[in-house]
Amino acid sequence: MRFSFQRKVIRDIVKSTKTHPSADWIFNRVKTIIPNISLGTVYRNLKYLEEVGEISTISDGQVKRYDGNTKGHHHLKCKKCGDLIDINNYNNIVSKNIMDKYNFKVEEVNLTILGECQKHNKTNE
Amino acid sequence: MRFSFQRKVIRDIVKSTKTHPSADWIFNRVKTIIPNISLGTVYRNLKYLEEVGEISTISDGQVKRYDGNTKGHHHLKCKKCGDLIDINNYNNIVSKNIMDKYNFKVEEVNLTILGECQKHNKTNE
DNA sequence: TATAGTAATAGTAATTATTACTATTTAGTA
DNA sequence: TACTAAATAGTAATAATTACTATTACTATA
Repeated sequence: MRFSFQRKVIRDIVKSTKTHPSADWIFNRVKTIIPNISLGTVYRNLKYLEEVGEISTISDGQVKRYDGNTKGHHHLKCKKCGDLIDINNYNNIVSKNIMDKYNFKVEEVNLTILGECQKHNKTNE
Repeated sequence: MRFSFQRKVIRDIVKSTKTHPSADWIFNRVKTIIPNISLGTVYRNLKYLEEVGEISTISDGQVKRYDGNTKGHHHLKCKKCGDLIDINNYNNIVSKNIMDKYNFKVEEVNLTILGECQKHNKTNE
């Protein structure tokens, strides 16, 4: 596996944040380190890093988001601020029995729960 | 609520299929009934119908998909053919207790399970 | 029935995220 | 050090969706 400097920087940035960034956010971050990085390079490497399992992606509306945490986990998405919050230890929610009913080989579970996060949990609004 | 002929046709088409169609598929379907329908009209009405709760949307990769079934239900998505299969009676999977842990007001649960559907469940491949 | 006012439409242009293309550069190896 | 495949920068293309605008179609009321 070839590992260019660009690829390394992109990987490190995705790995070092829990904000589930978009490609554009990552692009701007990388630019502070490699000012003439190409947006295509960012996309190509994000796709590559996903393919080799270094990072994972979340399909959030029209925009793809990237996640350095590849361990099976799910998200709470706040309808007010758009934040994605990780929830772990939640892998048993999908029962094998139910899956058998549909004769469906489960490979990946994507659960997103929409609602409001604690930041908006005030009585005065 | 005004209900133009265009809006009615669009709604009926979404309501009468279980294929979770894209806007483009719907547009082509509507064209067989209203040949000079505008794509913008289709998008505007789909957005409107979602807002008033007549239909719901699924964010499937880059493309938005529409669903006439607004009752809480989830999907199995086949990685091979892209089909979305409905799964019902699966609403208790999200335990209120766990949600309390995150102080998060749950409004909507989106669960998508990726894998292979029964069509590819052959021994000779 | 005529009319005013609002909402919806067709058609087109703009936007946005992502991918494709290509000449050039780079990294890893013989 | 030289070779070769892979990666890059920069730009153009694509595709889904939204915005814009002049025109048309309802609806209610005088």
